[in-house]
Amino acid sequence: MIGLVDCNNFFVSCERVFRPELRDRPVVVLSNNDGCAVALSNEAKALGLKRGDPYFKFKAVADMHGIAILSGNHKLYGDMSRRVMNTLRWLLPDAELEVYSIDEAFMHIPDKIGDNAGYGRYVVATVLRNTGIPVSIGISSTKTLAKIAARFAKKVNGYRGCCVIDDEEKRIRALQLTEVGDVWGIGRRFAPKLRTYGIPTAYALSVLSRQQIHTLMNIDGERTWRELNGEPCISSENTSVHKHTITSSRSFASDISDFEALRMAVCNFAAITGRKLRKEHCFASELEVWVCTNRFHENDPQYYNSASVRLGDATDDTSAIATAATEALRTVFRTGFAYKKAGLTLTKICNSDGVQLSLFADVAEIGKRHRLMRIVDSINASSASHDKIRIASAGEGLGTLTRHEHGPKLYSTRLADIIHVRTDR
DNA sequence: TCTGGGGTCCTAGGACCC
DNA sequence: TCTGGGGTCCTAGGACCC
Repeated sequence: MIGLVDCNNFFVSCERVFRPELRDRPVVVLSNNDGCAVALSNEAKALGLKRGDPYFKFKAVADMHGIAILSGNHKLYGDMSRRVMNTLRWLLPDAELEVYSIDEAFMHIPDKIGDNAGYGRYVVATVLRNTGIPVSIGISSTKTLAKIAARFAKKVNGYRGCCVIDDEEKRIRALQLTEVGDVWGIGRRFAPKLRTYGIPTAYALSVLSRQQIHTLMNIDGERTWRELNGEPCISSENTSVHKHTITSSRSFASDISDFEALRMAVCNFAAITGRKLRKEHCFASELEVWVCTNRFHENDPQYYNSASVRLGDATDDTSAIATAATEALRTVFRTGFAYKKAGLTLTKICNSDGVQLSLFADVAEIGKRHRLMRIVDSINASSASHDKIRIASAGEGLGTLTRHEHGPKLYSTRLADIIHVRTDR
């Protein structure tokens, strides 16, 4: 059987571990630049707020109901995620744990466990005790069905955090109660189309013939259909394979029209993507830089453009990335536009041990730069913002360009932010 | 005034080959 | 006037996920 462990309202739950006064209160965590709601507590959802809502549109409602508003604190969330995953590994040492996202993991539960529901509740209780994070678990024969089970585990209190779909009757009932758009793999584009074809539920989808599935959907759709019918066909992704792209991008607090300011942003993206690349022990041989104006300001002149640049030799050197990115930026930059967003994507990524250098590459210099980057990384690893040592072209960092008014604290990774326990009463 | 960021996979169509 | 058949590879765009 496959168990899907899903952290409840994950970012909000992370904050609540260190700020107990936020429990039982509506809480919203905002995206970068304090733009949108990305995580909501159940209390905030009950007030009608949804993931993706722009903050400026619900600010009045938030003030009226005393909703706690927090800027994202992703270093904390990453650390809490690691704690949850370690607990799951400890619970099931023999089985492979498939970490699917920051707040989700698939567990392959051995047959010898027997009582799946009892085991699931034990997992829920242990993760809560070890980390303070509430989780739900869905257990079934395929990943797609486990996802559906996990939704019920989260929504229906009677399940006490664990729902098991392990016979035909339960499977059919669960599919009948699940809207087609809530099925893993059926997105916002496809769900309306299926509904117009008279397929409103997961069950209606599951009873179509293979022929009908082929007419309506592509190969992904067929896989979803087979999984709903109990045939496992979403294999574990091979986590040893490195990333194919690495991106860093930002929206800016206010529009940027000046080349030098954009260049500073792009050089910060270079530093961020370079750091991620080195963490993966990879090199990149191409990058793309893109810029765009504010698409919501329909009356302003709109502009979007991107440019790719080959990096001479595959590299993981922040300076080389920044130089190439600046060159790319020069080709896309046009004066007279107010830029709202920009980004940098590294592509053509390969493992560092598989790098093919050009014939006349200066190997000694490359080795020197590599060691320098290692040292920079090790120093920056100890600083909260990762940028104690910067390339000069990155200026003062991205902090001056983006907005975070509901400031984060690094309760678990910065000494100064460790919470104080009062002993005077 | 204010609207996020980072990924993966699939497919259609073009370029190119013999 | 007539204008093949069968491949591969690459890329942009779309759909999906968190």
